[in-house]
Amino acid sequence: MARKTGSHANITGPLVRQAAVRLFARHGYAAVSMRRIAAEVGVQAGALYLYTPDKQTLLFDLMRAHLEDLLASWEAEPKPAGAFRRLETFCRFHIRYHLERPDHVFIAYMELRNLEPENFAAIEALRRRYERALEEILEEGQKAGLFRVPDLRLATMAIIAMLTGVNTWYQEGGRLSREAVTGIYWDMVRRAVAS
Amino acid sequence: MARKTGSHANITGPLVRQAAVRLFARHGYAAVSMRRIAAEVGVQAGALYLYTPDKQTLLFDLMRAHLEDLLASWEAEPKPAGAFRRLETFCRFHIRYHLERPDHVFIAYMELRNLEPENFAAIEALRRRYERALEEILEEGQKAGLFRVPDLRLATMAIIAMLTGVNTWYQEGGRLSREAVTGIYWDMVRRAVAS
DNA sequence: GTCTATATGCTGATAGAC
DNA sequence: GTCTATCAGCATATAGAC
Repeated sequence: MARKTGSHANITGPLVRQAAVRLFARHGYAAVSMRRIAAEVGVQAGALYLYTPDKQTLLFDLMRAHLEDLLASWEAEPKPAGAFRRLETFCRFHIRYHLERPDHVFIAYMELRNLEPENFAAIEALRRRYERALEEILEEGQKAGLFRVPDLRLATMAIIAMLTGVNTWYQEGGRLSREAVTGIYWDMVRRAVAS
Repeated sequence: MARKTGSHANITGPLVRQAAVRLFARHGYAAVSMRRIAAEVGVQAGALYLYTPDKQTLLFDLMRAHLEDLLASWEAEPKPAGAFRRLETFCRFHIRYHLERPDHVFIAYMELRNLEPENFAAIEALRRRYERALEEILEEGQKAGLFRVPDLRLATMAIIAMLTGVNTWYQEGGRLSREAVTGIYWDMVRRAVAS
């Protein structure tokens, strides 16, 4: 891990964030010291403060970057016509995106309580924007008479919790492929909302 | 908070566990010091070690007690005949039980990573027993031709994630009563598995 | 049963040399 | 850009008085 003195500004920054994500996800924000992050990167603790003003901002920036990337990725996703196809697109996107970034997802859910109030509000606002994307699909299907959803907000939260739950048990190389899992979950969601 | 010197063995123990649950849920195990728990109870930090050998055991005992109580409560629940009624009973029980103990539930999910390997294994075994209870209901309905569940394990995990998710957003005195929320969730679960 | 005092060590963050 | 050295504070856990 030891690193010689020298100029590495362009690579050390990303390495710091990478190490922080890994360690925060494994052990939790409060349990990880700046020294440990530094050791993982191969620098001394003091050097971290070239890349973040403090530990709290490091956490906040990780969470914000994750949610902004989630929103941008969803907005970049091709949107087919029809509520069923849109909902299927959302379900497949959500599972795929979340399974690809388990550490970021874990942090974004588990470390909310370690954010200072101002930072917490900013993260929650981003999350709400994402939830609203699903809610709009459900609303569209409802209006078209394709879905029967007694409460849009509840159905939104139920579906997101169900889909995100895959991250808690899915193991690469396990009994089922991502594609198989995604198909089964989409089937359950479809039946849960179809009229 | 100050407490006079004296004999309080029978009440201080429960107060310690109560304070620990509250603080661990709010701030996280790693972020809460023994001093802070002691202050909440109204004793000095050293006195806590009369009630737990160390902080790790305190966490483990809280989680184990929670899961054992969950299992015992489910086993004590009256079991109606028929897979649909049994599934409805499970859904209503799960939401009710979890909404009544949000702090315990939060800890049981969020602090797994702060358990030492041996303790982690014990907690996971208890959780699996609870999941198995739902899986057996789904299996029964599947065999009776009432449910159409492509994969028992996936459906189990999906339903539990969905139901537990209520805890993340439900607020007492909000737009919907517990009863209304439970009814809507049961409806979604029913439609997701019915054949 | 609870207190005070203390050991040993780690924490986040900064200052200044190179 | 990174290092070493350091500050002031808090951590868990224990010892011994009352």
